Amino acid sequence: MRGRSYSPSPPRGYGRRGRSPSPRGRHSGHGRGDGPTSLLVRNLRHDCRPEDLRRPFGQFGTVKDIYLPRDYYTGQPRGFGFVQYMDPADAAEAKYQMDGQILHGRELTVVFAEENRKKPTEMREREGGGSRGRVYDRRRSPPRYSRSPAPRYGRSTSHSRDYYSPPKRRYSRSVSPREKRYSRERSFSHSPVRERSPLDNGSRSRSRSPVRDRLPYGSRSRSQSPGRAHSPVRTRSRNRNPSRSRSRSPYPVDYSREPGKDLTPSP
DNA sequence: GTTGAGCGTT
Repeated sequence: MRGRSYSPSPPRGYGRRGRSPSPRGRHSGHGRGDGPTSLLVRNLRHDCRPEDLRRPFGQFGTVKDIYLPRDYYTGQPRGFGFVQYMDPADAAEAKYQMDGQILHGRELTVVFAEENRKKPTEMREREGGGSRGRVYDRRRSPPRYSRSPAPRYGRSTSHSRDYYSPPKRRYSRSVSPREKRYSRERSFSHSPVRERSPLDNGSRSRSRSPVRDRLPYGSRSRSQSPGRAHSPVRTRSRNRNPSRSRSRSPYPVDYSREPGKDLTPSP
């Protein structure tokens, strides 16, 4: 059936559908009032990667950034992505040209992005304490999602290194590795939301955050201060007093020590 | 220094 489906003009009109009355209202981020540089690409394949978009989209200009958001919990791609250009003209061109194009067998829908990217903090409210979060009365029943913040493979959190590093090499000259000290690779676990809400009363309330305080993985950075991370932790130091652990034993060993305490707590 | 849980996903 497919072969001559000459869609002269794809069903356009998604961009302005009651969403934003003023198309050129304010695309903050450029201060110059010119058009937006970010495009929202919809209908992406769930297997699509930023790299796949860069080629077709790079034809119209220099692509500044590409990002494909995914679900925080499941880690599944959401089926859309953002392509940001350096020049708004390129973005417009790309939108016009790429809108309706078929990538990987899917018709792409390209529209201008609102550039209203959400911050992690905001995102949290969306499911952690926002209007919708209310539904998840933590004492009622936990959400279906796995408490794990998506099985991040350890990459793509490093910003411009693993997640998608455009060959942004300066043709100035090979920067000597010595010249610039490598930024310490702080592989921060990126624990989402570590701030506590004032409503929580300071009482350790970790139930709010999607990830438990318990580390699902290596569990190496437990609670030790970063300063003494290398300090020889004597974990088993607690074992030096065996009799202490017996205090919970059915037999009151302390009977000799605490005569005043009977083992029969009369209710 | 910006933000990688970025809006419009089946």
